[in-house]
Amino acid sequence: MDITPLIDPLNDAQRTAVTAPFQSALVLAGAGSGKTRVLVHRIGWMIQVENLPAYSILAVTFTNKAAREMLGRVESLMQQDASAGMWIGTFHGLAHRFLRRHSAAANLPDTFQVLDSDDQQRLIKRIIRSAELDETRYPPKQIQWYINAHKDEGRRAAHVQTDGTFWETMQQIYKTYEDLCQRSGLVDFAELLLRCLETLRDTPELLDQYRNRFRYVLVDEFQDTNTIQYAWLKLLTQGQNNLFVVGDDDQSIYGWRGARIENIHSFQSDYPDHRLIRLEQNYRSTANILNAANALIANNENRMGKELWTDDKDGDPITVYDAFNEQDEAYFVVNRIKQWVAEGNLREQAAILYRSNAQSRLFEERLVSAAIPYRVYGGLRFFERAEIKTALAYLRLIANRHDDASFERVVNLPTRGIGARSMDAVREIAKAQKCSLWDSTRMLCRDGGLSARAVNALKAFLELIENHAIAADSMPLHDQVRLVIEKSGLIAHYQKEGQEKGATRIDNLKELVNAARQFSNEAEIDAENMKELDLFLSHAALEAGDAQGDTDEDCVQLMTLHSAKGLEFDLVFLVGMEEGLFPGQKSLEEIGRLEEERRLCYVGMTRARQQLVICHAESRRLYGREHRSEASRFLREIPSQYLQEIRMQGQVSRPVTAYGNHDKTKTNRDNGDSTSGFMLGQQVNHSKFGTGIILQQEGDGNHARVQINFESAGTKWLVLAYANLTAVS
DNA sequence: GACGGAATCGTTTTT
DNA sequence: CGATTCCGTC
Repeated sequence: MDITPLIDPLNDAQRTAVTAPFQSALVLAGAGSGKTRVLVHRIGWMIQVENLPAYSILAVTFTNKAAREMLGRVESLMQQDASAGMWIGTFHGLAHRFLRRHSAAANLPDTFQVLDSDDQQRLIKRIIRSAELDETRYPPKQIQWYINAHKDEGRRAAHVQTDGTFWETMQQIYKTYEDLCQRSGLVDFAELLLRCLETLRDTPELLDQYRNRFRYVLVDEFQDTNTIQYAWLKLLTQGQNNLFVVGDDDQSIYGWRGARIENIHSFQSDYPDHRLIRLEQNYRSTANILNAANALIANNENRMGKELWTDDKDGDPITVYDAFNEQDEAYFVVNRIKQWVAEGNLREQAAILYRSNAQSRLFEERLVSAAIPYRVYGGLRFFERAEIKTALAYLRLIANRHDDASFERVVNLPTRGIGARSMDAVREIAKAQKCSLWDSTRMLCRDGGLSARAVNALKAFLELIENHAIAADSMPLHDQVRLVIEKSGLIAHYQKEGQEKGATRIDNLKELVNAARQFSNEAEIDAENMKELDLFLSHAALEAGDAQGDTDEDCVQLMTLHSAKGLEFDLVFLVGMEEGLFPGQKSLEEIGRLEEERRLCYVGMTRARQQLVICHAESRRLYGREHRSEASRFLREIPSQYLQEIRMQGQVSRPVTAYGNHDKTKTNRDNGDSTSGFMLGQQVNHSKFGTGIILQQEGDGNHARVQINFESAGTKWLVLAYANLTAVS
């Protein structure tokens, strides 16, 4: 066995981790230190050198993307099929697989379906309405959060402590929600994990079986695990001391959604024989960037302790640009990108990272007018689109007649004469009989009680679904999908909707048929007896697909700091680095949140390979109001030796630590907003130089001068009295 | 049941 | 400011 490819590409620390004896291990892997490589090679080492059966390995990640990447790299590292039998996937995906296999033990129907958070919210809204509660006092969003937070901590409605009528009502809603999901065969994301944990815990045979099978458990991004995920890992590995986790406490940025950074500390006491390995050599960034990031993160307390280093050269200093306002910031960034592209670099190697999605717009506008292709990450994904969810709801109802959420969604979409009053009657009966909407509709049709017209409409709907189910039974999956979107009248419905929008929706529906075909081709139908349709529907919920269609084009990348985690770019812009925005106002209220914001900043900085540019604006229009803002404290926490502050086009270079003394240099434009009739950041037109934006202003009366950044003519100082500027509206 | 005006709200995101 | 959602009208 030639083990060179397994071992050779590793440094000492990585090799220690990969070849560690089989005991538990905690690998603290800094940004860009090769953590995925360690996991992949560890798996390779276990299979190829230690000759362990792939069957006994369980590898867990947080996102489907990470799972796919790991599997791909494992497969290309080893001979074909060496990894067959290994379980690799997300916490949710693995829990789902378990529940499909053991639905009876988990007390679920074998047709159970996965509820995504949109479905979940609709369901909660329905419960509030049906209980005739005040939606302003019990906002569905907040209730959703309440339910999920409890589930993430492993608490059922019955376990929740109540205090006062408000919380009693909340608990009651939680209880009702649990019952409704159980009756409809619906499982939300948190439920997948909780149900899996409870089933394992309460079924000794299954627990034994899985403990014996998965002798080697590996976890990626361990700092992001929540209470229940860690409990699940502990349950599976208890007494076996075989848990190998990789993570970075400095990159924990999901505390607000339940991730427990403390799990890293608990791990150390729960697995006292563990081995601790630090990966501190960074292969990504220049020394300047790395040192600056180290200095920033050193301001956090309670770290595990870790300092990244590199063999790389110092590189360029970090550029700091203090913009006058958000417009100026966008101009500056886009100009730098133009320059970057002109130097022969790839657009896709430049990324603009911001704290909140709302910040993307200005950059988009500027990029559009500069004719630079870009791609914004985030937003609606394929399986989250309304028309797709509606088509899927038909399929879900076909798969499981008692899926109330789907019933509600499609019963009158497209409209087929089943109005609010009919549905009120249907819900009434369902509530009284504690049965599904489907059964209650059948009762209503049989026993009457509604106008003949309403009954006919309901009957027609029942028949539509039943006929479908019969016809679909013997059909390949993609034909079932095609049939549903045609027969349900969805295509006709969207055709009526009109030009642009309707056409895209119909295209999407057709794409759904393709997605189904592709799913049939690729999905290995596991030994477990699952219907292909059930699997496809779960797949749609668990993997919502990409947000944007794949662009082959070379594009500038725009995304939030959160979604940048795990990625890297040659040139990174960290924009909006201002107090109140980053760190956000709300982060200052709760303890611990500021440190998480700092980690977020650290994550952002360490995305950069070659060049890092940090921008902040002295004034910013936010929610229609003008705000004056100070530079972010994070900026001040970076030693000035790594920074180079610039004004327009690098004219002035000042040490950034002098922020406190800036006022003198600033005064001449601080009150410059109104004296000339022009505003900083305003677009103006000049007869000779064309359009530009006002950057600075000084002096008054006849001596008043403004600095303007012209789109084509560059930056110029002009005397207002002679410039003859006109405002561009 | 479609359309339009008013009201509301405004980190971060995956599963 | 701008997007989304909600409610009332035709």
